[in-house]
Amino acid sequence: MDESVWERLDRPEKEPKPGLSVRRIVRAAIELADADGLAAVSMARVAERLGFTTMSLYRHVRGKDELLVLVLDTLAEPPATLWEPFDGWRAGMERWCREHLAVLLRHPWALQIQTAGPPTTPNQLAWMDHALRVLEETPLSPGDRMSVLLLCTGFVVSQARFSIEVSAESEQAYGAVLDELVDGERHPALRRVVDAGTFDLAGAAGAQGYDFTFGLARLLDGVERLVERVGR
Amino acid sequence: MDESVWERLDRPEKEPKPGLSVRRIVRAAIELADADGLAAVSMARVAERLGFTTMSLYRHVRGKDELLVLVLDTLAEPPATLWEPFDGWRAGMERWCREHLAVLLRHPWALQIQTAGPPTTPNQLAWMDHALRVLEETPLSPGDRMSVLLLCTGFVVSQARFSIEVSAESEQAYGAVLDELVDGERHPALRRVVDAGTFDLAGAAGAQGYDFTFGLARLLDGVERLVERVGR
DNA sequence: ACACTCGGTGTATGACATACACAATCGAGG
DNA sequence: CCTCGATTGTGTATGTCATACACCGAGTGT
Repeated sequence: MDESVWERLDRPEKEPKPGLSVRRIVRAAIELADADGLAAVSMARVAERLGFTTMSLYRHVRGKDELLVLVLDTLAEPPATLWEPFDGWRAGMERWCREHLAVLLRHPWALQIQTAGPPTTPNQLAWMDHALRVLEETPLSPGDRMSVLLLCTGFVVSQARFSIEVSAESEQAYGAVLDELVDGERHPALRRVVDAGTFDLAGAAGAQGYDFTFGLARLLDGVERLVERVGR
Repeated sequence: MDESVWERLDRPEKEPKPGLSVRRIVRAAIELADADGLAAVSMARVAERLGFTTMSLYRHVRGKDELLVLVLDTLAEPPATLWEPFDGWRAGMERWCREHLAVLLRHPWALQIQTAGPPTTPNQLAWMDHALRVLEETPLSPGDRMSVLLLCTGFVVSQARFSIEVSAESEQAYGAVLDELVDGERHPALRRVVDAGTFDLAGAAGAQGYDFTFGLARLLDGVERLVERVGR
């Protein structure tokens, strides 16, 4: 087995040499995606941006799949504020979720990258570890702590995905689309929700994070109920 | 504006004529993906399987993107059991989530299809409507009902995604991978969870749906707390 | 008999990932 | 200092992909 990708990533710590490096390639890919979306990231374009030929990239990265995993991990760098002390598990998890969401929303295209398995990259593990550390403040069993973590990540990712999709709805707002599409005969309950003006304020200031705050409160309430039951 | 895709989908109700149809194309795409994964679905291969040329598909479908949306909607056909009467909102939502999960797990590749916006296809709307109908049993406002729906879909999709990813971990089980990767110095809390044997039973009978059941219980507990508070 | 549309075809183009053979450069051991 | 092998960058080539475009035959309404 040859050297891990992760070691290759961090190798040239100091004294930046000329020429390619894994880190430089990853940076270029990120810049490209930030500018023109994930579809703009092709091996050819990344190489061009760096002033090298397409094939040169393959000396540093096994293939495009690996490059994208590296990109994902690079973006998943936990912010420094995450490590600040927290006041009780609930506040800790709430901050964890919010920080996580912020990271996901900073590069919306990142959620389109297909991952072939569950999280295993260094920074992903760091996020997991931090959440589990917070959850050690609860009396929950290790298995349940893991389940809560899974629940929270899933929630954050789903919210991020949804909010990105909604803002990507190119021409019309989601509310307008639904208003046009939803037939009161076939979908009465949905019709009533649309008619209630639920979507009218979507995108307006304040409404931005409403769903997130709402969902997070419900989620942590549910966990809290369990904590209380187990706790004593 | 010409005819909607959805009308084209349902057109040749009876008396199947020879030649292509949207429905036949969609079926072929699904069969291909079931057999060899989503990557195996190319316009060329779909056409070949039907005994026509690649370009003939474009007479019925605007492009590959549209085809995949049609596939997605076809798979999202709600099961008949969904419409059976339910006993209270909690039982109703629980069934909704479980049915939803079952649908997602039936064609694991479907979650890889990239959607360009929030749900708008007929069958997706039908699922939404059903959940909202169930939630009308609660005293929640339309906006909150929508938020709860969002929370539940997100949960189900995340769980499905995770369980697919875990079982796709080709060589080793997730637990084994983590055991090897997690360093007690850098990730102490995660290390403790791994050491507790949390993942040893993953994949074993019974453990299959544990996370789902656990998460669902927490989620609905959280909603219930809100319902109780608003209710009176 | 005619024009028109619909459904199917064949050919062509440009983007893409990547295999493979080659070349230049550089560091270590003689 | 010389040489050899590894490292790194290059050029060419292949196969796959989505899809634009021009064509064509069969049926249909006038």
